[in-house]
Parts: sequence; structure tokens; C-alpha cells
Amino acid sequence: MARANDAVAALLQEYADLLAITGSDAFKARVYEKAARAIAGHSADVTTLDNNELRKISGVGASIADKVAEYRDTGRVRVLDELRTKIPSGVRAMTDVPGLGPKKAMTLYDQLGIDSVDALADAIDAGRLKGLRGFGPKTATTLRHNIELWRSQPSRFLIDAAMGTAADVIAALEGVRGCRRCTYAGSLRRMKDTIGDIDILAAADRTDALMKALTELPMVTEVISSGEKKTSVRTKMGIQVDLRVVPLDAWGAALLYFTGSRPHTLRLRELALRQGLTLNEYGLFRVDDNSLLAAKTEEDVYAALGLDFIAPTLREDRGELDAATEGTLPRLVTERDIKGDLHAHTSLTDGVSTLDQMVAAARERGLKYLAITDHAEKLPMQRMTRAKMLKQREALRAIDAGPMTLLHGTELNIDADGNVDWDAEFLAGFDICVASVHDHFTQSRQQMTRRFVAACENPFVHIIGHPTTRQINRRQPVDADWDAVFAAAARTGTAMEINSYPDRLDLNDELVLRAKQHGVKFAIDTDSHSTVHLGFVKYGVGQAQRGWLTADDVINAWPLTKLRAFLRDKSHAKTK
DNA sequence: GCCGTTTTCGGCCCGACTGTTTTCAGTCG
Repeated sequence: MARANDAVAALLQEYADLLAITGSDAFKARVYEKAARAIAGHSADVTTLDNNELRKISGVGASIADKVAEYRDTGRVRVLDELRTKIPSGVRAMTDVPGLGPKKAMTLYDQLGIDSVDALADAIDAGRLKGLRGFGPKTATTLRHNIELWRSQPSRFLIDAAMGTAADVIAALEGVRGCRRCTYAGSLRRMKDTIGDIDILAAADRTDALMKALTELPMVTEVISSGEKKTSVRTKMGIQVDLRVVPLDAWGAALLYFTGSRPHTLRLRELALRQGLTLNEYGLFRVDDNSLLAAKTEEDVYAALGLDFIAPTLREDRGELDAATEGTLPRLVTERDIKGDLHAHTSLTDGVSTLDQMVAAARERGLKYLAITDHAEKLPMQRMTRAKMLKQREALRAIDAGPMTLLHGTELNIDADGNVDWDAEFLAGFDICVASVHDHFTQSRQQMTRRFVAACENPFVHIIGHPTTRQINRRQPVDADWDAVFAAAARTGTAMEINSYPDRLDLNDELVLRAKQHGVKFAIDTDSHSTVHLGFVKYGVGQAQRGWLTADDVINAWPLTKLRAFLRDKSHAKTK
């Protein structure tokens, strides 16, 4: 599954972690982390590059280039293997427990021979940490508690669940006297596909009332820490909520800082330093006389650094600072650009809303067109037949949808060999066909790739639905050579879906970036099974933005005539 | 270990909170 770049990045990250645990130069460890990130985000396969090309990657110098080359040639990195013999893998795993970092993990291993999370839990239960320097009774209790949390809960939460919690917290805090502004930041604002914790930023002159209000919310089960400027709690759902309160004058700098990502803000700080400036959550200051340059809005801070405004969804250190310097940031697709939905179900198959309800809800949302795409007959549980499909088409054609155009489509099943339901004649009757993988998830990469390529080459298939078929926290993505699949999609004029369903978000941002490099077009669909799901489109747009897409890349951001031409061009392939 | 619009050497982001300390190390984001 993983690209060679991901494997190399994982090795470099492991090396960085082991350096930190062994207490070597902290800066050295940071350099390896940075290089790992740069390689993970590099477009070319690093195992195809020579040393000179490797060293052109920012953060990769002679030493790291040699290690990558060694991995390319031998599949190993000798110095990493040596470190691994000194530090058991369980010691590194221990640093995943909240509150336990590299220093304490090493102390536990050195002094007590503790080499796994399980061993640590046993040692705490047996009272073996008593007398160990740096490990008082409070630390032992907290660690034991955090081990259980770490064992019992997923580390990432679905974006819509996090968004709901954030909205509840914000609504409560906005009602607190003295609260001037309140919003969410962090990975939620960046629209990452999954959310680790929720960052809430508030502006107020006095902070105590806000901190108290947060800790007293009914949803809060645990106060992790609480100070004058920052409070962290855990909710019933298990997600951590961090609240930061700043003066209103620092709003922009604080929002920028707490939105992150860390690599992005780190780069901003480096850029500031090179200009004789320093950036923190209170503002951008001159180093020499501490005078304030910008703080009120994010736009002010970026401008003072000589940068165009960078949308939160782009702040991942994937080249956005260079683009902002050069004025070449993309004009990102927005929810307002989305003119229609090309993947939606009704109660004819596994949807819960009727055709009429779906049409009415889509019209209410102001869509210009809607494709109804119920499941085809090879998904046996749906009991679909040709007759039912034709009857639905008749019903759909009879609906007066006002200014909205209705398209009759279907979600075909891509079988193990890459074929789809129904014959050419029947398929030709549809306005649009989505085709998706719904079974045989464990095929080899080679088989799976052939399967997708065959589907792309089918003249009746316009969109590949939820391509990796992952279900977040439940099912892994299928294994395919995505570069080969994307190349086929671009060549055949087949759009790749960005499925907006919160537990899919498929393609995700990283694959969107890769697909775009192949010249692929995209469809941001909701895959709605109910009228309320139409609102999920914002999450699909989030992934699209994170993949640097413009409205021109997204076929359902196009006017209907242009979309129809795209669909027609694909179908014309069948006569060639 | 990397890097350079003050630097090829000497820096490297920085603030908040906790716990165990008697002035700060460790962790987190």
C-alpha cells in the first residue's frame, strides 16, 4: 500500500524518535523529522532519485541523502538497525501514551528495564515506580490513567463528530459574559480528514469565566489541565478539547498559530526570523525593539511577512509558502462553486429518503442539477432490477424540479475483473454512471489496479466512486497502483470521486494531490443516503481544497452544459 | 544534521501547564 516515500519517511521518523529517546542532540532529531515530512510530501518516488536529486529536497543534505540511497540499494539503513538493537520497539511505543515523552520513556527503560506499555502498566500497579526520580505519585496515577485511555480509544475522530462537538462548545462559550469572539481552529479548521483533538480559540479581557464554563460543560468528563490562558478537557465521546483565550488585539496571530499545522507555522517562524522578526501567538514583532508589526487579523500577519493570504486548508507545508511568496496560490474551489451532486441514493435501494424528498432537499439547497444514482443489480442486498430502474427513470422524468435539472444515473459495481452491471444498451440509457468497488477488497495490488483501469476504460463509466473504499476506523483502503489508475482516468476522461461522507472522505487530500498531477478531473459527491447527508458536501470540498483543486478541476462545479459535454466525450469513446 | 538577502559556523520556534523541584525539566501543541 505505502509508497516508497512513505516507507522512507517512516524510517526517518523512527530514527528521529530513537535519537530523541537516546538523548542525542535535539536539533539532530528535529532535522530527521523535517526530512521525513519533506520526503513523504515529495511528488517523485525518492527511490528513483540519485544523490544530487535527493539533496534538492528541502531538508535533505548529504547524510540523509546517503541513508535514503542506502535504503534504495539495500532495503536497510545500517545506523537505524544499530539503534534498534539498543532500544526495544516497545520503548518507542511507550511514547504514544499521553504524558510520556522520550526522556521519561528512556528513564523507565534504563532504571527499571520497562520496555513496553504493558510492562509499564504492570510496574505502576506493582508500585515499582516509587522513588524513581521524576516520577512522583501524581505522575504514576496520570500515566496509568492515560494508558487505559490510549488502549481503549481511537486516536482519530470523524470530522462531523468533531464539528458537532466544536459547535456545542462554541455556542456555550459565546454565551459567557466577556467573550468577544470564539471559533474553532486546529485540524478542524484545516478540514483534515480525521481530527485528533478540538482546538477552540476565544478572545476576552478576563479568562477565568471562560475556563470555568468549559470545565463545567455537561459533556466534559475530565479536566486534563487548566491554567490562566489554556484549559484542556476530555468529553464523553473521548475527544480532547483545548481552549485558548487571548486578548482581542491578538486575534489574528492567535488564530494563525492555533490553526497550524505545526510544520506550516514553524516555516512561518523561520521566515519571520530571516526578516529580523519573531512570530508567536500574540503577534509579529521586530526582534530588535520588540515593536508590534501585525496581530489583529491573519491577513495582516501574512501581509507583513510578504505573503498572500493562505487558506487554512492549504497550511500543511506542501509548498504553500513558496506559492504565497510568488503569488501563485490556487484559487480554491469553494462550497459555493458546487453546482450539483452526482452521487445520491433514494429509498429505492439503501437510502432512507424518497426520490421526491431528495429532489426537494437538493432544490432547497440551491443545486442546479442532481443525479440520482441508486445501486445496480450486482449488489444483491439491494434487490435492484432493470424494471425498477426504468420505473424510477420514468418517475424522475415526470418531476418538476423547477430550475434544477435531474439526471438519471446509477452506482455500478466494479466486479473482481473490472466489469460492471448490465449490457451496453441498458447502460446507454443512463445520463451518468458512477462505478465503485463493493467487494473483493483484498485483491493483490496488480489485480486491483487492472480492475480500476478496466473500469476507467469502460465508455459508460463516468466517475469512479469512493476509489479506495476505505471506511475510517473500520476498513483499510484497498491496495492499488494509484498512479497507474490516475493515469488511466486522465487518459479516458473518467472523473475520480471525492466522496464527502465523513467516514469515507475518499479520495483523501494526498491522493487528490497525486491525481491532479496526472491531469485527472474530480467529482465532489455526497453519496447521500438521506436528505440530511447533502450537507456533507463541505467535507468533500475540504479534501478538494487540501488537494489544491480549483473549480476548473471539479466537474460538478461546472455549468450543466460543460458537464454534459464531459459526459458525452467519455461516451463517444465507445464508437472509436 | 541542515542551512545561508546579516552567517560555510553557529545557530536552530516558542509559550503554557504540570509535577516535582527549591528554580526547572518534561511534555504538548
